[in-house]
Amino acid sequence: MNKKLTISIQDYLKNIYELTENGESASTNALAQRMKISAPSVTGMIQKLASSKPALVEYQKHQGTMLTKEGKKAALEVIRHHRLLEAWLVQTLGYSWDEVHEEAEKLEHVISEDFERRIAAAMGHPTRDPHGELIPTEELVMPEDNSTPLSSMRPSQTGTVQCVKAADTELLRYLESLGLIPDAEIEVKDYSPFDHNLTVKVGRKTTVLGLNITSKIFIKES
Amino acid sequence: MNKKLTISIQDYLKNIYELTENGESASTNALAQRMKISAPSVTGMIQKLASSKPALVEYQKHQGTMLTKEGKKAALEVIRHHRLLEAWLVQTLGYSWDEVHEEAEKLEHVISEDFERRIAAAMGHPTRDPHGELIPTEELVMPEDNSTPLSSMRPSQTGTVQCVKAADTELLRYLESLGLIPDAEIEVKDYSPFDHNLTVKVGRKTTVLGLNITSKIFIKES
DNA sequence: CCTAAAATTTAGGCATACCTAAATTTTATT
DNA sequence: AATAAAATTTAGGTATGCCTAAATTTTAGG
Repeated sequence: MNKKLTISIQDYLKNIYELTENGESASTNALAQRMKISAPSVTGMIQKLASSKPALVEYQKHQGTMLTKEGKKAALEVIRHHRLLEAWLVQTLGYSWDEVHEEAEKLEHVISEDFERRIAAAMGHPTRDPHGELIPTEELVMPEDNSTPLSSMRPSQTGTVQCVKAADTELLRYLESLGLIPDAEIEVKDYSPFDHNLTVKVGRKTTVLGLNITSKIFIKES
Repeated sequence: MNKKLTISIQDYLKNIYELTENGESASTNALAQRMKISAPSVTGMIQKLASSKPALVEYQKHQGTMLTKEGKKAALEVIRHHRLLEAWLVQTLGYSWDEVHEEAEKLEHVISEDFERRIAAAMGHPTRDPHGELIPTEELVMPEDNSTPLSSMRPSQTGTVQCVKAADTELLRYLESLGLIPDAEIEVKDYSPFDHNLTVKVGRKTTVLGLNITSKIFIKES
């Protein structure tokens, strides 16, 4: 029943998963932009994925796409690979959290299930990757996420950084220099309603962060 | 100057390297058989590799193919990746020597130079992989090999196993069960000229080995 | 509610890398 | 040296996955 999926298809599924995590369907354009390919290419592939057996996505013309149960499993497999690899590259080869993404992006498509099991076991079956993102279980279930985007927090609220959803090297280095890494304790000091800037105390430093940053940092409130 | 080579091209170059190690050019059929693809496919690709800039192979119709200096470098890069990966999978993830080949075969094409450097350093820059095969240096030079095929040894000659040139899981398991692994000490006890069988003492066991095995085991004579 | 802009899809093409069938060249045998 | 066999190449075709240009559908503003 499980055919081998091409690298390209794995990439589509992963990106559709990430775009539809909020519950809304993924638009052709959004996918095209995210994957840096043309919109017609996306339309073509989505039609193919929708008409394959078993169908990997649901699709109605002009109405975006969602993963089927099958598609979601395949996407979670790729995401599990990616996040395990990131954790493992950091733990065993000394990569820093801003360097791992690209390498994991290539390896995720070619490792065997055996390899996946071995690195998971070697690390003691971690639940989060170096950015704090949840790793789908071996049964391909994504654990519940109970964090709040920093952008939705307001003065006097406190918590610890759970996860940073970013792949951009520069941004990650900047955040690290601020101490904004998983497990860091933070307190929101000020909110400025017009530009959505938040003044946040991280450890003993205090920084002002714009929405493009605060929307990518997820906090476990305390 | 260095274009990125496709996985397919990397595979051709690696296989041409291995077929031409003896100094003779690689025939279309030999390549096709080794790579499990049709002869016309090989002809097509070789013509492409010969007319690319820089040319990666030398080729005259009906006369087989050899790597150019450029092609050889690219082949050694892939082989270095493969052998480092094998060593590393065995050392850090507990793979056995008969399991690593397939995994390395896929990973060799996608790892970065950074990854290559990191695993080499993590292992202390090994010179041989788990089968005892030489690992090309970082400068992409294949070290000198001073071993003799076991098949060319005769009674009373002794030495230590340096390398086993085989990828077949079953064969490798069998050889391991006989103790025929790198560094094993051996002594040739008997030679039977008609079937080319060799009687070999390995440790305290003695075994009779056929040519299809003895031609794949390489010995450092003592 | 109607039209312009934006989003999406259709149409037609290209590169890669494989295939089979047929033609050609090389080689090996008598 | 002729010819049969083997090796190789040419010819023509397929699937994947991308592209641009043009057509169509949806959406949003006046």
